[in-house]
Amino acid sequence: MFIQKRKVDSPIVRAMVRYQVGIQTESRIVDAARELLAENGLEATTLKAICDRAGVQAGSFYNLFDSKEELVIRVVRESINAIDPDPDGDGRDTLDDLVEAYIKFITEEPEVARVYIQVAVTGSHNHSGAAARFLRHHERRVERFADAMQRSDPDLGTKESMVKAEVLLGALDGLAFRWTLDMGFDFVGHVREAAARFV
Amino acid sequence: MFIQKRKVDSPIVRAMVRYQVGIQTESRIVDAARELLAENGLEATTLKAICDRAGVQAGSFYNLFDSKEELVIRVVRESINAIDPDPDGDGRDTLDDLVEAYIKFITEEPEVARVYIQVAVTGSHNHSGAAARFLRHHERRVERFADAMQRSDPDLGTKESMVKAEVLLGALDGLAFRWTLDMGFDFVGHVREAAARFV
DNA sequence: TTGAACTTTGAGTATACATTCCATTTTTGA
DNA sequence: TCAAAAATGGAATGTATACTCAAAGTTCAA
Repeated sequence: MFIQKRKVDSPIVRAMVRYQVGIQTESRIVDAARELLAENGLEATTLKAICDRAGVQAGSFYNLFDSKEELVIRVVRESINAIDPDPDGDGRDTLDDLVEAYIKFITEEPEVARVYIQVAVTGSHNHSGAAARFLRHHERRVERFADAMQRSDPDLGTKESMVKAEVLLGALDGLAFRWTLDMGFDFVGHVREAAARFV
Repeated sequence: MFIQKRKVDSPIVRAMVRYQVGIQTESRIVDAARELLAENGLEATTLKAICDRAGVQAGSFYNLFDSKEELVIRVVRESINAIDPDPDGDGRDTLDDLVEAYIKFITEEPEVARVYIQVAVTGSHNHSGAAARFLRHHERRVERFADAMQRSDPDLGTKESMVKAEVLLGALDGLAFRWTLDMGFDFVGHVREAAARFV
């Protein structure tokens, strides 16, 4: 028997021995990407821009990440998860909590929301699996919404609650998209109006 | 007084003297773009692909269009308008007609719908005005929906009907986006469920 | 202290793309 | 038939991008 230190040299399987300095570099890169995406959107967040802000050269980036897209997806997912009202899924969040969290995400990080849409829509052709990942996230969210609905109305069937949740989330997504088209749109007011139809 | 034959040589103001052959070339290019967008989406619809299919060279393209984006926007708008249940706006379409037309557009031209989202979302940064154009189109559609709602329920105020229409259209857009993420999703069923909440 | 594994550098590669240019050809009305 | 205007071919341009690689530097456990 022997201890295998390194199997392949793909970054994905790394993590046999991580040096501190590499871990720090990784988080500087992630931070840089998060900032740039929030400030200027996807177009402006080039590899060069990310590396410049992180104070790193392209080679270092590719020592730590497989691709730029991998990083972007990671940042978007982290942003989405960061505003979850009940990260542990204890089943104590109300529909209202969930809707407010959604509003918070969209209004506080509109650029990230836009990036989310861009990556999801372009990614489906891109066989990159980005769409699949976002889909899984969406499905978890639908379950959360459906559970909250059932908790407040125990007579509601599982199936019906799922359908209701899909429609409500559809409305929220659509209104968010609407808002990205025209920031003058009263996003919050319309979201509350939509939510009111599902209590 | 004199007859002005040509003001500027921008393609936009052309059309003082159009040769037949140029008109034909133009529509071959538009057809090629429409087909390619429907078949393979935006990514695959390069200028070269368009010109190849139209049997034309790049120079001819730019003799007729200012940019590739102009053409893409034109094709998308034409596709959207093509399925309008009441193009003249006679005010005779019911909410149901409008919803069915929406379903038809999304299910029959899913790639074009995806392109619509892509152009709208990326275009807002792009100062290209694509977002503004789509916004105007969206607003007209909201009015249509609101009018139909008022027709079937005369007690409904104008303001309320507009809000309801925005929310319903938001739901339709969101569900369409959801469907592009996963074509196994029961888009039509959920749209009908959404519409049922607004009768 | 040593040295193998890890990290960084930064110039270099690959390449895909929209757009321009202009000489040549075709159309059109007079 | 003629000349002006429009259309065409297609090579060339310019630019922006993600990504690679070999060599040099750094870390850290033994």
